[in-house]
Amino acid sequence: MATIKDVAKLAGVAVSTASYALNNSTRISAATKQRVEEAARTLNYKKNGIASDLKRTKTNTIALILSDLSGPYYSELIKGVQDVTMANGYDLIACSSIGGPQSTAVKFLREKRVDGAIILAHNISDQITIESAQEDFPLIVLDRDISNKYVYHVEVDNEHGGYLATEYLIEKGLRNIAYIGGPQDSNDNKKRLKGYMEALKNHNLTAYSNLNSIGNFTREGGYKATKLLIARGELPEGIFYGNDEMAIGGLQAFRDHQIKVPEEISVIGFDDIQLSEYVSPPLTTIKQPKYEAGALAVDLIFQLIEGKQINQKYTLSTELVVRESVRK
Amino acid sequence: MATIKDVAKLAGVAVSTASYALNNSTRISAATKQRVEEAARTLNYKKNGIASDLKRTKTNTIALILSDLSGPYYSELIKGVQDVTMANGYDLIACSSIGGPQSTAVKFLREKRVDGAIILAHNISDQITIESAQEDFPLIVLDRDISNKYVYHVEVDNEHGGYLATEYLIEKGLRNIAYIGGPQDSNDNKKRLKGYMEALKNHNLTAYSNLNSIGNFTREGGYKATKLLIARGELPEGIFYGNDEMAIGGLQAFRDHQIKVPEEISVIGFDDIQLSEYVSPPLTTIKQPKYEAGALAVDLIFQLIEGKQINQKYTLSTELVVRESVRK
DNA sequence: GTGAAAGCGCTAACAG
DNA sequence: CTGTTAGCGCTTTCAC
Repeated sequence: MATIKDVAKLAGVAVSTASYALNNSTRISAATKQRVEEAARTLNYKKNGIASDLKRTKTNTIALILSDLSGPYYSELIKGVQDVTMANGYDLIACSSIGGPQSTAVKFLREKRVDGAIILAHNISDQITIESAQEDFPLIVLDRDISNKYVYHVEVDNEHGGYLATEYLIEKGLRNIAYIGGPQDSNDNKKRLKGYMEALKNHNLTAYSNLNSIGNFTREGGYKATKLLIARGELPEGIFYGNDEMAIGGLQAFRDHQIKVPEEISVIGFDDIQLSEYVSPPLTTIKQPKYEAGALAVDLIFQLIEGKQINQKYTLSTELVVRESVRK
Repeated sequence: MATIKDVAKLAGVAVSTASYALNNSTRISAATKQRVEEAARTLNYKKNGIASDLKRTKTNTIALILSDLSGPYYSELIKGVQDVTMANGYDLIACSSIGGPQSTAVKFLREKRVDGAIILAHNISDQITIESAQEDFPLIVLDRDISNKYVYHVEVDNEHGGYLATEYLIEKGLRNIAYIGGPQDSNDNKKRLKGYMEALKNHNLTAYSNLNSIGNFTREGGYKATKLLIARGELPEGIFYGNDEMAIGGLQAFRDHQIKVPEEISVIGFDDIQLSEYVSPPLTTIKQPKYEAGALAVDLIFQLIEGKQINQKYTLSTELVVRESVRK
């Protein structure tokens, strides 16, 4: 592997000159620049980015921490992150937090290999997040509340979204409404549940039964939870699933049992993932402003890098998307 | 930012001792280790991974180069990559090649920031790939043929897949079969087209018309190409779309024109993406062994890292998945 | 316009 | 078991 030293030697210049030439400094004469470039080419020289980063104590890259690179996740959100990162001339890498403390994500968080990070991974513990946060290491979390001086927070108004979903079902005349929730430790889940409870309360209704944390936010979980509900023998009139994945699993369970949606039971989800438009019946759901959330998150990172003062927390609003899975 | 020097000083030991202690070397006494860890904690010390990598001239991470982090891409393939990478104790990062030569992907490829890379991004040019390939920098490409000593190749048998798709339509009694293709420069597209031509030839049929490179592998492209076909006024009996995304766009176009699939026209795709199962009608398609391809690609990287000799090219086979979009 | 040299933070060979 | 030290490859200050 040729280094800059080799290039300098071959070109007959000092290392510093070679460095300047390769980095397009104006102080180098055209002739020298050419000689250096020529030498680099013949040696097939590749700059060692790591050495460069070390020297400059800056990587020019942002990490996006995802719980699983193979998805499913919010592609719109990533697009937002990607667009704004690029617009600022920074690099973006995505890494997964599978494997917990041994994961790539934690390594990148802990070892200052990037200039900032956005966390969208429920399986990164609050503790690790807080430990990693530093004055010069901007950290934005998207899926939880953390109170720490150096951790900033962009959230979607999950509580209001949960309220909207539930209220829509109530508006349609449904009275007996269940909530099938995600993981107990999920902040999103808690907020959505809270919105649900609030809406019921405002309409003098009571919660259907305790399925708050049974669905695990997965399609499989939604399927099983719904099966359980069906097995109990007393279906509610409507179900608010904590996310679309679970709702889609639920739809599958109803299909298995020839229970018609929305004729016999109404279903509403949360997220508005891409699939929701394509399932049968198309899923009525609560849409999150995902692109905006991603874009805002990176934008905040850059503001922090520039030393600006920003709020600790930003909240974006949700919106009802009416399709076919709720009785009209 | 505290460095290992600060930790050593506070703990009253030499830097090397601190380093050994922090890296769990057995040669350090328990007492010392504890003192060092204590010091690290109070100083909130974070190892600088970049310095460490530089010293060790090894990053312990593999890059997966994608054309766009926000997808759509093959989640199964990524899972394969992810699983095998983790199993080998390596880290995995994903980066996008959006932005061409300025992209993060190219930077990582060029600047030896990772120990190896898997390329699944049509917008990375062959030239860049070849330039980046080195004896000590394993590079696996998944979506193209490149002949270079240091570039290895895992491919799916696209040609045979194209053949299978076309033959299935022929088997069902269809004679007039169109191919709606992806980008002209896509190797996958070329191969699928070739399989299509081959099947037609073997059955003494002729190609329908020239739509080979009109669809761009996007849903939008498939939609537009299909609209064009409909506008021409003489529909074929069956269409083989170069990928599922385009086929789904096509389905949409037929729906817009109240043309029934598969009663009036048969549609077959390629890839077997997740959505294909959920569209209406569910899409008959050619399934790629995506997980295996991803897993194999990383496995090859590790073999190369270990200095083993491997083949230049590996080909995996495809399979027909029968659903509802082809007349039976 | 070019060169010498310091040093980013860490690891690991070597000496003790 | 612990310390001294060289150096990974690069950028950048300072001197010429």
